[in-house]
Amino acid sequence: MTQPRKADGRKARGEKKRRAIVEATLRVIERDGISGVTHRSVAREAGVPTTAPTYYFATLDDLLIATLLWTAEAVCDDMLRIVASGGTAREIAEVIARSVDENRGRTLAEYELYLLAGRRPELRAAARRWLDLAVETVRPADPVAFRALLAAVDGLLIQGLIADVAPNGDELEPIVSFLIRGRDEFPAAPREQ
Amino acid sequence: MTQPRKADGRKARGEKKRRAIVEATLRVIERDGISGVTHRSVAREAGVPTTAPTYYFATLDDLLIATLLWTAEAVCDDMLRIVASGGTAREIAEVIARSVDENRGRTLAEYELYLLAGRRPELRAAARRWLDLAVETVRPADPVAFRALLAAVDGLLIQGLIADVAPNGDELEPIVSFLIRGRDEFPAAPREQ
DNA sequence: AAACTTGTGGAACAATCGTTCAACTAGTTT
DNA sequence: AAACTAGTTGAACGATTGTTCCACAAGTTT
Repeated sequence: MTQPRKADGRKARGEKKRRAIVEATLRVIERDGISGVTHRSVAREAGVPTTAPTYYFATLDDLLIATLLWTAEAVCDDMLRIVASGGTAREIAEVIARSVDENRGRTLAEYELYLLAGRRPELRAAARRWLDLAVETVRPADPVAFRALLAAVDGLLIQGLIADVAPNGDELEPIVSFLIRGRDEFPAAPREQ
Repeated sequence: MTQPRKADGRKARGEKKRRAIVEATLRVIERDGISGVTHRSVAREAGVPTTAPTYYFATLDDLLIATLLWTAEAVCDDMLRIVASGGTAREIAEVIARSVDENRGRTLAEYELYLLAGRRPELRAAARRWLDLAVETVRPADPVAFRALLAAVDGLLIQGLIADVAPNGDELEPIVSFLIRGRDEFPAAPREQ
């Protein structure tokens, strides 16, 4: 047979380990920031030998890039879920509140990677994928208002990260409501004419 | 005499050098990011011996903290100047456009320090001083709308940093206008009753 | 001028870093 | 089973790091 005898062959395990290393990297960034990412710290976090990250990623930079790409995907998934479930002001406010409280570390990591994209042109498309995806998915009737909303979400998140006490959904909801302007969900676009 | 003989005495020069080191640190962050900040890189940039930064700042961390505090002050000054000069949508849009184009490096540095504050509670007050100052200065009639504006400014800046081509004032102005809602300047607060 | 404080800067320390290397195991193909 | 390939690992490399130390120069006070 040319098929692998074991379902969990060499290749599959390799791919799994690769992802485990990326996940460990994200955890390190959540805990210590990008500056805390070293081959050794990632290896320790992932429970693999020191040389494993080097084996799977040519350089430390490649590892960070892979982590950003993976994180960007996750952000897009989250965003799509919000839109799919209606995208009311209340919901958006709650997501922001959770992002700066329970998921604070994760959000900090996301923004550190976001800024990394500011210095690496090849990462920018991935970093702003959620923005493009939001526009494509919602097809807003008022693009200007929608862009204002997307910008404000970023601002509320980053400002929430440096607040003494994280804002809760009740405080955030009026602001989001103001941005959605009377409607209680994303303004849907007119169908293609 | 107990007065120093020279106007430019030891203490004055020390203070000057201290500030030169902080300024050099900011330049390093603009160029290479926070991860590029080392005693040696800062010393090289400032044109002082390797041990000078250590002499003036107990630790590398202290140096970063001093740099953030200094930068935060500069941001506040900029913000006050915008408000003083009217704060029209056009003006705000232009400032954002310049921040992500000519002053791109500086803006990147500011946000890296911003995020640093997310991990250091003692820095948060300084990092969000411009926000508090904006509210105090403008005394907005509609606080919710104003907070939305401030959040959107942050978002437009950070999104501008990861754009393939930096947005210009013409593209940004409609968004800022939308946030100011018909008025062409910050809504002034009613005088104290 | 003597005593002091502050600033200056080279040498050197241990620690940690990214990365390379070579030996090795385990899975896959022929 | 022999040949091959992908994955695994510890040891070790040179480079760089933050920081300390100490001898000394400059400025200030008594």
